[in-house]
Amino acid sequence: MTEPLNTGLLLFLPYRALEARVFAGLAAAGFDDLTPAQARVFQRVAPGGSRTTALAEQAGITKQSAGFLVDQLERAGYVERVPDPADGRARLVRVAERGARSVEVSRGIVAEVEAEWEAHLGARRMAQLRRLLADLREITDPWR
Amino acid sequence: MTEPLNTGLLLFLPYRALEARVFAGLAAAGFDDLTPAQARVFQRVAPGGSRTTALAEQAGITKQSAGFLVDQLERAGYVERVPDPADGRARLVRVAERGARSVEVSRGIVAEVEAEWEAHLGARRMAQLRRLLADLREITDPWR
DNA sequence: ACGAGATGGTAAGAGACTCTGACGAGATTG
DNA sequence: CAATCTCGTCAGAGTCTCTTACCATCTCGT
Repeated sequence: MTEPLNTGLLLFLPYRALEARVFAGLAAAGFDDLTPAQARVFQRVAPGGSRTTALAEQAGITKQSAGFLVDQLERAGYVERVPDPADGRARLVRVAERGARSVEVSRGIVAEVEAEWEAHLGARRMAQLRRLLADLREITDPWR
Repeated sequence: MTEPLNTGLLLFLPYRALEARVFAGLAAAGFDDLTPAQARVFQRVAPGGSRTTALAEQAGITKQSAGFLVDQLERAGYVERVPDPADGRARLVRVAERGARSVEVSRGIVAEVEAEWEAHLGARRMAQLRRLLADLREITDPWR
C-alpha cells in the first residue's frame, strides 16, 4: 500500500474531498449535528424507506451499529421509523422532514463540486469518468 | 447525497472493495492485528520516514490520534521511531521489518485486484481511469 | 398445521478511535 | 534574547463499532 499511487488511494482522495465539502456546507446551513458515521447511514436510506439491516449491509457495519446510528438520526429529526406493513418484525427507516431539507442542501453542494471537477477535466472526460466508475461498480458493489 | 448515484459514491464503492480485499489478504497472511485506522496511517509512511504531524494531516486526523495509532503500529512491529536529525523535537516514523513484509503482501493483493479491474474494463479504459483520477487529484489533494 | 431454522431487531458490555484543551521542549524570527 | 511557532505528549471525554446473547416474527419442509 505504500507505492507512490495505487488506484485505491486515487479513488479515495476525491471521495474524501467531496465528503469534506458536503460536511462543511451542511454545517454552515445549520445541519451541524450530523456526524460522518450518521451521514454514511443516512445517505443510504431509500426513497420508500429502508430496513435497518439493509442499511447496515450497505454501509458495511453491523446491524447493532446501524441501529445505534438510526436512533441518533431519529432523535435529531433526520429520519423516522414506521412499521413495515410487509413484515411484523421489521420497521422501515424513512427520511423525515428535516432530513429531506438536508438532502436538498447536500445535493446542491455535490452539484457544485461536480461542476468544479467538470471544469477541471472537461465535460467529455467527466462523463468518461462517471461511465468508467459505473462500469467498475458492476464488480465492486455487492448490492447490484 | 441521496440521489441514485452521485460521483462520490461511485468513487467510494471500488475503494472500499479494494480495501476489503487487502485486509482479508493481510489477515490471511498473518497480519491479522492491523486495524483499518492503523492501516490508513501506516499507508502514508514515506520511504525515508514521516513525522507524526505529517501523517496526521495526510490521514485527515489530529496529531493526537496519529500518535496513538503510531504507538500501536510500533508495538506491533510495523514501524519504528527514530530521532529526526533535522529537528530535535521531532521523531521520524519509519517502516520496520514486519511492516515491510506486510507492504509486500498488500502490494501483491492490490496488483491482483487491479488486474481484475483491468480485465473487466480493458487495458485502454483502465489506463484512462487512472489518468482521469490522477488529474482529479490535482484539485482534490491538498498535499501535492 | 406445526416445528425447525432463518431473519429483523434490540440489549449489554467492551474495545477502538477520535476529539478538545493544555502543556513541555525545541526551533525560528526579529 | 524574547516572542512566537511547531512537534509531540498527556489527560479526559465522547463517538463509533464490535461480540455475544436474546426475543419476536417469518419462511419452509413435512
